[in-house]
Amino acid sequence: MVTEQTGTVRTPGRPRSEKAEKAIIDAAIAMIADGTGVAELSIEAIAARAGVGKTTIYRRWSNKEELVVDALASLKAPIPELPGLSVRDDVIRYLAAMQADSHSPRTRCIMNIALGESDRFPHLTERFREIVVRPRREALRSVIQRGVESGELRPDVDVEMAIAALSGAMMFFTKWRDNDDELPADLPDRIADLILSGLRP
Amino acid sequence: MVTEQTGTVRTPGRPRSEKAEKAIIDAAIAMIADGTGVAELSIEAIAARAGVGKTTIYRRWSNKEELVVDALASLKAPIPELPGLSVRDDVIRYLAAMQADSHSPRTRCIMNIALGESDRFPHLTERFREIVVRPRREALRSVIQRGVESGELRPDVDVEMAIAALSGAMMFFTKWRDNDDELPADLPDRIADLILSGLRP
Amino acid sequence: MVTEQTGTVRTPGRPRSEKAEKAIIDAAIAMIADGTGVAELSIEAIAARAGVGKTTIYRRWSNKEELVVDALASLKAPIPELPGLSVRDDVIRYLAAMQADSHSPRTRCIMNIALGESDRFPHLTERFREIVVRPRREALRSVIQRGVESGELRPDVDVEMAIAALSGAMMFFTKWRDNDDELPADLPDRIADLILSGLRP
Amino acid sequence: MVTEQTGTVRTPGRPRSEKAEKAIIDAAIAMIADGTGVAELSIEAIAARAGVGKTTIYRRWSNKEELVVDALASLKAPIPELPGLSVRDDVIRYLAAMQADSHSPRTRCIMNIALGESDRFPHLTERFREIVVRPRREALRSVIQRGVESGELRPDVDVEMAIAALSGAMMFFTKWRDNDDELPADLPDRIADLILSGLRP
DNA sequence: GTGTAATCGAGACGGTACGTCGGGTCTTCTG
DNA sequence: CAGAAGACCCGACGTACCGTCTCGATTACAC
Repeated sequence: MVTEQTGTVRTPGRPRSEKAEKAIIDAAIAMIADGTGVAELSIEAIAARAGVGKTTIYRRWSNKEELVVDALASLKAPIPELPGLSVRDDVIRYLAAMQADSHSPRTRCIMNIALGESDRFPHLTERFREIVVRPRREALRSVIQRGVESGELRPDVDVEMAIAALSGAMMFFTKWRDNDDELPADLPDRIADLILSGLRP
Repeated sequence: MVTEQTGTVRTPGRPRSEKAEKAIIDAAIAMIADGTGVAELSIEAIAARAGVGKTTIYRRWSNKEELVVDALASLKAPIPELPGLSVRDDVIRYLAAMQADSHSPRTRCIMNIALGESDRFPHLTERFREIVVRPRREALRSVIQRGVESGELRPDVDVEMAIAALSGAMMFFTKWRDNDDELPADLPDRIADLILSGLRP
Repeated sequence: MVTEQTGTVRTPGRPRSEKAEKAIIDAAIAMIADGTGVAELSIEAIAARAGVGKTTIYRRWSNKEELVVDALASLKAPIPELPGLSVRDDVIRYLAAMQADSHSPRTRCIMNIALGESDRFPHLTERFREIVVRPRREALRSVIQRGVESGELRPDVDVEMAIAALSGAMMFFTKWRDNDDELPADLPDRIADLILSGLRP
Repeated sequence: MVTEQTGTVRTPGRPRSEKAEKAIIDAAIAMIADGTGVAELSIEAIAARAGVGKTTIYRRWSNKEELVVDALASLKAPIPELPGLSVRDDVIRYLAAMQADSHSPRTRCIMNIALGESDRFPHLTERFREIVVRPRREALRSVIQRGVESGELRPDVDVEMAIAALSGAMMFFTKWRDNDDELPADLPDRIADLILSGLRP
């Protein structure tokens, strides 16, 4: 008869409070979403907002970066459904969602954090890539691949390049347009048309 | 008797030292290039490194952002010569230069700063757009326009889209590729081929 | 049949560990003797040194003062034997012992604690009086009283004053002499001579 | 012609604010007088009460002890006038003043601080000796010496012993009497009578 | 035996104060 | 007047203990 089945031995002492952990992450996210830059984001303020002692934060994360990384990780970036009627339709839906996203203050803040501190806080960018970039790239990849299989696109399409061109074009506009330019309403259509015209049989 | 002949009236008192100004800018650039994030970039450290009092900095710039903006402005981003043999050749040269640039730590730092603090320091992004982005966009635009005029590209090419697709694709790779992926050596060629294939008559 | 004969009813549950109690007291005394002030004396450090959880301390003493009081109580202050050959001889023996005591670091620490925190920790001074001061005063009182009875001292001697003058003079020297003064070797003799000269018939 | 007469060269930069210094000392004294123990006396609280940044305190004193030392130094302990009618009269006046002093909460606090932390903070006791003890000892010494010169006391009086016995006896009572004992109203008289009886010709 | 119940160690909890760093402002003297 | 030097108040940093609170494990007696 066996009384102990697991190999992991429980650590002695009071276990860490999951509630506190959640409160900290929530407070951090809330403050990021409120537009606080990662530099302004003070541990002291997070602790106060979470109703938690500073020690409780430092016990878990040894610096601001690691906390922000974990806070970011808890954010699920919704990816639009792509019904697969046609490659063009799916791509336009995808790009439109990206464009909409870029207006949300939360997304902007997260992107800024992920991008801006990338050299000092490499984990951060890395994590952002995993959580935000990769799933979206996969979604777009499957759209293109489906197009190749259905014959809608040429069989020799350079898939990675296509993904980069589509995503990059949209990013270029949302990030680097001149301020006084209005983003044209049919931006996703125009990007899709330009890129896809080179991919059709 | 006249001691002041120019229309600009000289302010009384000791004139501001150009040497100090240069020393400040140089120190700021050096620290940015050393990998100091814009948040870590302390005025106190710049003053010390430049051998200058803090007052001398605050007399010229009212906060960190404005100083960084001016420091950035002093950096000339070299744009490659585009000899005009063919659109494809010029585009590849341009993209290769972008790619090379993205490896230089200085460029990386500047880009990070320009991107990352964009919401908190909007002037910064604005300035970066003027100094770095716009001239490059113009260079690329003229390449494409030349291609249209020479008949190498279709007359109805969506020029802005083409620029965005080309630049964005390259940026997408340099910024968002997975760490373990190697950037393929023929990246500029492949981007150019994919995009241009949709633009030819 | 009776299993419990005493009036004190045993409490249910696991009894408190005498070993732990002793370890705590010992650790506290050791740290006091090591020169740790009562303010620096951290409960956490005592617990660690005693190999005991903090709870085990707080279960017994509700704060630092009470623990120190009990630690003090466990120290027996040795009083010299006073053989009673003459009042002068006994008084000198007594004063010499006091003087010797005042050099021991342990005594110094205890006295400092007992004196220094007396307003904040009144129990402490009270306890110190009981354990250290009173027995010594009694010893000295009996010496003087013996002298009165034997006719060596005047019958109308103000006993309390005599005790105070003898003890106080010695304390004054050990505590308030200027640093550069050396304590004269015959201090006890000189104190005894001065005070006793006023008490003889 | 000379414009600078002193040898001390002024240090560059903004001079330290005497106002701030005073405010800090005042706040510290006020808090000590309010009964705050030296352990409870937090730098943060002093800074707040003085309306001063913590840095401004740490710039002047590197730790709590040094600040308290200087705060103590600013307190003048008033010594009673001793008119010199007779040694007995002066001594009684002096002792009565000591006794009265010992009731004032401020004096009690200062004494506790000066005594209690004497091993950890030796500067403190040293300073206390200089400022409080020595002037009083000198006052008492001159009384006794006057008595010797006027023939009121024996010419071979051990002056230091006499000082110690008088001061020590009073201290012994005010510090070490049992709580329930009342201090007799004629304490100074009785001490003076006992000690002086041994000093008269 | 098997509860029942208080103890044990360990250590996490919300706090307070520590001493340090840098921000942006100010105040002084020197050029 | 501008310059350097550096003090000013402020606020966040990361650390050390406080006294309290959970944990699982232990240890005694009562049933």
